[in-house]
Amino acid sequence: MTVTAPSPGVPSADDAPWLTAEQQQWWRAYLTGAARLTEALGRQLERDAGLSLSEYEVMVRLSEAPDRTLRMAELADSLVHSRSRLTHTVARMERRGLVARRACPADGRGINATLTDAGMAALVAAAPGHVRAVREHLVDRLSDDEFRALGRAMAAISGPTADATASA
Amino acid sequence: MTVTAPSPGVPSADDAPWLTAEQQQWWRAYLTGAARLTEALGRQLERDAGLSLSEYEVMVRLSEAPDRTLRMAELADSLVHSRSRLTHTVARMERRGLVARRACPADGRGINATLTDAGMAALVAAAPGHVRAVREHLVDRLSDDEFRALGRAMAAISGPTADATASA
DNA sequence: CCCAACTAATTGAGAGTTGTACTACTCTGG
DNA sequence: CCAGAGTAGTACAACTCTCAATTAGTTGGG
Repeated sequence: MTVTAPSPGVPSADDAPWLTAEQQQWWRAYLTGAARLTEALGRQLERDAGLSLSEYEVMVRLSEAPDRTLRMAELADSLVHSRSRLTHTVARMERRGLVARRACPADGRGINATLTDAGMAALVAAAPGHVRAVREHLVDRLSDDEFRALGRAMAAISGPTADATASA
Repeated sequence: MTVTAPSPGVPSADDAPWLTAEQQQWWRAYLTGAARLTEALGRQLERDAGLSLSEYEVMVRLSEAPDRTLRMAELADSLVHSRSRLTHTVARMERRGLVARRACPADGRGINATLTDAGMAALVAAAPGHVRAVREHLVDRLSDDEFRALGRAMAAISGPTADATASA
């Protein structure tokens, strides 16, 4: 979403010059590509497995954790989701029996979310279709080098959160 | 969102083998990076300009169109949004005076959305901050080559929609 | 021991998004 | 010129996400 130069002729701020024509082109390619990819993967998962992307991601993270269990806060951070959002998502999933919540023994305030056997089964069932979609829409469309470059660039972006409001 | 191998030891489907360890790493970098970027840009726009990313994008597209006007369907397609979603977004924006809708003279079924002067002013006001954020979170974190590679890869992804259900 | 300050997670209300069904209009062929 | 097929946009309802307020638990100083 979003582009940059609102229209030809509009002056830019001194500390925020418009992107160059090339840069704009890449940026827009990113926006469109990301939108389509999310669209396509979400649709596939929803259709074939009845899961949203968020739910799938929750399950993957839990499946990789020791005891298939993580603290809610850890899970939220690793997914880049708000606490509130995760609470709602997990609550929905718990109603469907995909995950279970239990008080954390170490810290009375904490809650552990665990992937149930049913949840694990659902994940195992959903994964092949999802992988197929990731290949179809992403991996197979790129050379190894391109894919590597994409990964590297995106890793650079997710680096230090740097939530400084401005240049402060 | 989403990763790929649900857990070590789970067998993959013949036609959808798990990604290699490296591929998984890139894919995950993509997911996290994309989530953070969207997060950061959306927050900045909301805070500084009172606009959502979707709204900003609508305004950019309109600002670039002849007469600052586009058919609803064209707009929806170019944004990769559902018709329904666009209708709601534009309705909200119309209430705030950012856009106007008018019957399309050429085709009685169609509706033209036009960016109003107020909308244009809002876009011009919002753009510098947005560009600054795009630079801070994306452009400045990448070398020119990296950014170019990112753009190229994403362009390849957004190519032919190829909405074939499988390999069909 | 108790209170204040802090952290973890949840809750509820409100806004946004989506799918489905429906209306209005256009176009083609009889 | 009218019927039927097709297209564009909207309305409603169900669901998801965000923000602000709330509950529960921990920690450290007096």
